[in-house]
Amino acid sequence: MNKDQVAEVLGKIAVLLELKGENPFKTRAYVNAARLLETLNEPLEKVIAENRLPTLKGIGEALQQKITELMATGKLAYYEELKASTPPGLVAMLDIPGLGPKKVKMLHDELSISSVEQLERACQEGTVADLKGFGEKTQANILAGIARRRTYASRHLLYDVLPLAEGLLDQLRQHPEVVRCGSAGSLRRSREIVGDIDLLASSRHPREVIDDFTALPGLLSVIARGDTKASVLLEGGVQCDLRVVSDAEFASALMYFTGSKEHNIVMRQRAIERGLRLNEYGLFRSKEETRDPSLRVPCATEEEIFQALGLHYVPPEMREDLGEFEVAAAGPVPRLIEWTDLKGSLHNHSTWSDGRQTPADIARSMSELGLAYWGVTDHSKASFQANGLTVARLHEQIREVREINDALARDGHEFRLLTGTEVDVLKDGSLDFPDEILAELDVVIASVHQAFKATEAEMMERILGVVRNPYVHILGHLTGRLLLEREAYLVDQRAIIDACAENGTWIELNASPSRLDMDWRLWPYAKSKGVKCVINCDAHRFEHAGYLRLGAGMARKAGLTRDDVVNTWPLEKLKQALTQKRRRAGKL
DNA sequence: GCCGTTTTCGGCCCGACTGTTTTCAGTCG
Repeated sequence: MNKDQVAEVLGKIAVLLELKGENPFKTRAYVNAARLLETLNEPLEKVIAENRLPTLKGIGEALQQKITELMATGKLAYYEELKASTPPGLVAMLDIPGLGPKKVKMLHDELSISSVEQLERACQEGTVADLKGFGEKTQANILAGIARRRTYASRHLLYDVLPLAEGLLDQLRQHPEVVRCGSAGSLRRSREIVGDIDLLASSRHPREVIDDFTALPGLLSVIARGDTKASVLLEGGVQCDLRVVSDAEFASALMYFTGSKEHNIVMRQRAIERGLRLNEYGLFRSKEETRDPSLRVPCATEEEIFQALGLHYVPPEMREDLGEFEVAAAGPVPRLIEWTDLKGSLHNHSTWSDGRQTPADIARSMSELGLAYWGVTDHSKASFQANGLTVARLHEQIREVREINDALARDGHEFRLLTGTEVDVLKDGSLDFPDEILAELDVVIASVHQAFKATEAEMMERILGVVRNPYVHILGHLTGRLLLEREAYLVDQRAIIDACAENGTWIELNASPSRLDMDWRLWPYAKSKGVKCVINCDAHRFEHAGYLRLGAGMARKAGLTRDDVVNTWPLEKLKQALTQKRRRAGKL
């Protein structure tokens, strides 16, 4: 077992303990331990072998024993017993809004319900409403929850909901009673997948804002409406929550609703240590619950709240309790990359393979966007379904791109296309093009597009081979995942990062909305090893240039700065860096 | 289940909302 699998088991134990009605703090200990392992930047085997498990904060004797057993045997008797004593359908029932562990346990104990299907039937028959603590309304809500879950996904790609949020914010900004407004929640943190849209506004008349918000055209339905809060269902089944607070409360409310939950817990802890109390209404000089204005520590912005708690400002993307507190306590957080720092994308397609525009059209539109360069890196012949190029066609394409660049130069344009390929990594680990032609190209990306089902050992052998190839500059979409669609293939990402560090190979942050691969969680490790990032659109049409913004959001989550990302560099510096790898291997 | 210059026991972030109850448990973010 690797550490991610151990973390998964610990997480499942936490859910099962919840269902059993165990002490919630015990449950949290398992959740915390799972999280800790996920974020561990070294092999768990090594930590155990060097007897350093006890030094990890949050891992006590009981968890040490369980983690060690899992690593040694791949199994855990405690977990097996727990699992055997809990019907698997109960876990699925927790997904229904309004149902938590206590209610699920009650349904199981009193009505012998152990699946969503049985629950639906019992609600239709009306037996659930008779249970103590339940009622007609709860029963109806459960049915509605089951129906909604069946019709709509509860998780959405960030890229799909961003325009919805922008549209609503535009409406709010125009409202005469709105002072400030903005997005919060996972959207503001730039999480690759979001459950709903959280919006926040400040106003002296919240009720009016709420009333007008819930009357906006195009809403599928209004789920809930109170004086300061409303939930609505948007097109496509995306839920949007709006909260309206007074302007004095805006900064603390924005911080609170931006989260993450884990980040907020640490912030409140810091407040307590300073004899203060932090909640969505403000920062107060009190240990007791209060909203007394005379006790309020005046904070008009989030910056001031961080400052009051002994921290420098933490950009919202980094608020995941994944190391941001150490950084912000020690000094100012370095200026993170902005999407406007990016000067072009190195991995893109044209009509030569499966893209929609010709290289000439691409050059025109990308230069109009103000970019400095753009890689034309079509598929290689093994990607037959994508009209991959043969060696002969690639030679033709190189000529065409060079002619376009010559014309750009004659007309005094600074923009340039880069010749290149996204060459397939074949099943046996070789590349789909011979080294001779790769050597002619400005930029070479190697990606896996086939034989996804390989074992981890096979996959690692394939990928490590291309990482060492002196002609490969960039490793494309490292895990092949498609968010909400397809799992990553089996790879040890940290081992690949190590190999990239040794060989001077860059790793792509593929900014296509359903890829965002390599994952932002791995980039701090890559950065610590000196591995450079390339934020690529993998564009197949003009509009995909907009993915640069999405990619930059992920890089910000990882704490990357301009200099960590090579396509922020000007063309000459980039070209020098591209030739450096080949020079290093004695190939130039 | 973890943790400790107030603690080896008694804490563990905080508040709103909902629907069920007549003062609150459960759920949610």
